[in-house]
Amino acid sequence: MAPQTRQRILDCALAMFNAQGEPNVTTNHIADELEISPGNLYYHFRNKDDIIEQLFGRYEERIGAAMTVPEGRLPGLEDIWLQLHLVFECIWDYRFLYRDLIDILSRNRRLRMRFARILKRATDNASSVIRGLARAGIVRASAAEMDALATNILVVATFWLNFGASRGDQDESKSIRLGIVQVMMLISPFLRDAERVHLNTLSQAYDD
Amino acid sequence: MAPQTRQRILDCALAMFNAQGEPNVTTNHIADELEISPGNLYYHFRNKDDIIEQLFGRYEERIGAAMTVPEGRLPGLEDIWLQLHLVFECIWDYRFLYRDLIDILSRNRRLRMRFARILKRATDNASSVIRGLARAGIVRASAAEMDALATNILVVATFWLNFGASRGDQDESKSIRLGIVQVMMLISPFLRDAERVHLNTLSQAYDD
DNA sequence: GTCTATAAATGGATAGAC
DNA sequence: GTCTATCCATTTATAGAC
Repeated sequence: MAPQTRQRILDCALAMFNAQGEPNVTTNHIADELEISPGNLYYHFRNKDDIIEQLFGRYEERIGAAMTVPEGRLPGLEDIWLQLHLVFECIWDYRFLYRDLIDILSRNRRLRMRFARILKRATDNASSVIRGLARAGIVRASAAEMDALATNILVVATFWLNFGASRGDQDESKSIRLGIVQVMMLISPFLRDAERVHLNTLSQAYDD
Repeated sequence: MAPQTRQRILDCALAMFNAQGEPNVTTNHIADELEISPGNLYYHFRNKDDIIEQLFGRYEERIGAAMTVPEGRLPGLEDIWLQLHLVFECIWDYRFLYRDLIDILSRNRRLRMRFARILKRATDNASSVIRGLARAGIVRASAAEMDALATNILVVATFWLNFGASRGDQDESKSIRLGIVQVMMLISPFLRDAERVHLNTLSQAYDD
């Protein structure tokens, strides 16, 4: 009953971090919740930061998988919807990281570099998809606008959950869908009329 | 030499919170820095949260002053530039609040409500200015797009500094200007051609 | 691998003298 | 108003038995 103790600790830590916020969860809380001793927890992990780093590794792999540009063809709007779903669901599953992002990164140089790398890759990925949409004739924008758009997509995606929390949103179950729509509405004004009208209609349906 | 001790504590706390992050500054650190005793600090403030609440009061007043719609005339783009400068400079001066926003709000119900109220007012203010620009014929957008735009302006303004930090931006002195441009670029695609081209040119000048 | 016990350090906060 | 002294609670982390 416990060769998987290491994994149970990680799973429990993730759940508690997400529920209560990483700064409010101590190693003792995690041990208590799992009904194991603090000593046992420290047998498996050097310290709290070690646990966070392992969870970050999982996150890194998952978000990396969500960043792909269609191969051998131009992207369409449906590709964007799908990709946003993957990204937002990953962010949701590791939301503790985003909740206290700056504080967590400030304590760990390695994580700081790894997260910066992810943001860079994500921005490049967004840029690439946007240029694909432009080549497909679906969007029309200047180079400066496409750069700004890619960055703004990243800002909104990264901090949407925090925005919802700071504005006092009650229904957390809606936040992913609302976030996706919010990002799509960043793209809306650059679309051809047909897609633009369609999206505006859709956005109201997604809102309910 | 100290009827203004209370103010000195607030000033020092603000500077240290901004420099090191609120979670990393204790009441003892503040007392040390001011070369007063912890007991003295606790004579002036009930606890650390009390200090934060007072600083929040200052912030609230300042950000409130930045939210005004021009009276008796329609707004132009210059009004937006000015207002964004006021808002971003206020955010910069109280950046500790934004750095650990969710954690700070989670610990204090009153602050949570007050910040939600500010965000609400700011979004209404943005909406109102955007509708003014539409009435002036400067922007063209659907109702859904104007709502989404107002929200996205708030998201980007609120979390721009955090985005810069998480992506590893080195030169903090540029962050305000870059943030303002980034918000303007949210508006860009809705502008008439003349203003839109002008803004795209400007955005490169601001970038240097 | 896991537990008990506990050290060591920190942070928040107060009592009481001056 | 300010200081000294100190307490209490929490948190991280380790030693050593089982």
